Amino acid sequence: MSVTHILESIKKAGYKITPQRRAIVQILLKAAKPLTAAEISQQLQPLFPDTSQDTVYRNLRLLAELGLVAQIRSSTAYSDCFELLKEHHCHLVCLGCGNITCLPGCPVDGWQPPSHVLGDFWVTGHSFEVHGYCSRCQRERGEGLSCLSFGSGAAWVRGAKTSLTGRTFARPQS
Amino acid sequence: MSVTHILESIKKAGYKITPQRRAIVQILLKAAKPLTAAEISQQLQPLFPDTSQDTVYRNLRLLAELGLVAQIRSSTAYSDCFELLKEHHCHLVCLGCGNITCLPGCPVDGWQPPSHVLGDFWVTGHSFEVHGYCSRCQRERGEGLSCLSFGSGAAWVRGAKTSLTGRTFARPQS
DNA sequence: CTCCTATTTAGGATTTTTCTTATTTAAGAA
DNA sequence: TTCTTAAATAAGAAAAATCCTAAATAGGAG
Repeated sequence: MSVTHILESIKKAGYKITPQRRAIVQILLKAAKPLTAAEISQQLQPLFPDTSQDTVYRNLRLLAELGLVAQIRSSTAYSDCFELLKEHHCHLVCLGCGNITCLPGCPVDGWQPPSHVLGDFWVTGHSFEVHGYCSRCQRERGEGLSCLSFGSGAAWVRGAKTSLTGRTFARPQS
Repeated sequence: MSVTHILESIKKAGYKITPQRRAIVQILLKAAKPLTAAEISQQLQPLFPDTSQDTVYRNLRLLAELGLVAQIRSSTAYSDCFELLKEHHCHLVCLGCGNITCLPGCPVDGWQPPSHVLGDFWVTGHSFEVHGYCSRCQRERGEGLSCLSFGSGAAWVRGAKTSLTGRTFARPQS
């Protein structure tokens, strides 16, 4: 996927190609990992010193609406991340440091909810993110780990530290 | 799951039971759908008029860390939603109005990424959200619908309207 | 090339969420 | 009960994301 290819899609959808827009696409294209809006702004700075934050967000939103970029919202990281959607895949999100890693493929690609609960809802896509702790955060946050598999939601580590107080805590009894 | 049960979990993890905390749990427990922080604040108002916004967010974060509530971040809705995690399930998120519906169960419960990409990463959970348009937004945003299945990310509707300009747009050619 | 118009932009205001600090409070120990 | 201390709170400041308005510009039409 090239810059020209992406800009063509934008143009075909009836949107204009501005220098700022082109630059944002280029930054996303050459990025090796999902970027935050702040990181994109930073890379944009030398080229367009007067770019408003809204321009970055607006363009990212447009690209997301066009299905060209994915927006990854981590529950722990403060900022969202954006990446070009070359092909659909899911992500590993570290609850400790907020770092995001791409996984190859997606186990729920094409899955649809049962029709009796879906009703008239028209499914256009989904997001699937795997949460946990990277090896560094495991070392830094606790020692005697005991995985509590809640299926989803943040889980628990015996002896790990909360992000709230930094205090060491024990796994709650159910 | 009762209020007492939940408060016991919090206490066992070493946290204190405050009137505000108890009230927030009660509000979440009797809610029929995921609530925003603002909605919880609103319901808290008559009981504790001086509650700071941070108290609501802090308690929701704690409950999320304890695996007791799920935080749902819609890419379109401005605010996050929170709900008690009675049992793990996924959600339908409308890209038009941001409305969230709970689905029964989850098709990827227990799924783990292949070990060669997982490495030392310790998986504690995941989030899976299905995106699309509810029947009302389908009516309001466009007529001649043509689903473009990108697998994930926002998809496209011929003749629908962007959330950016309200302008009617055409599906981009790939 | 010039004109026209809807789109895009910059800038600042607003909303949502988080952070910081000093004060208050829950809950165990004496 | 009173004491002690870590945790929780309120209040205001800060950061992240969005909204609003007027001015600038892309890109098609003439």
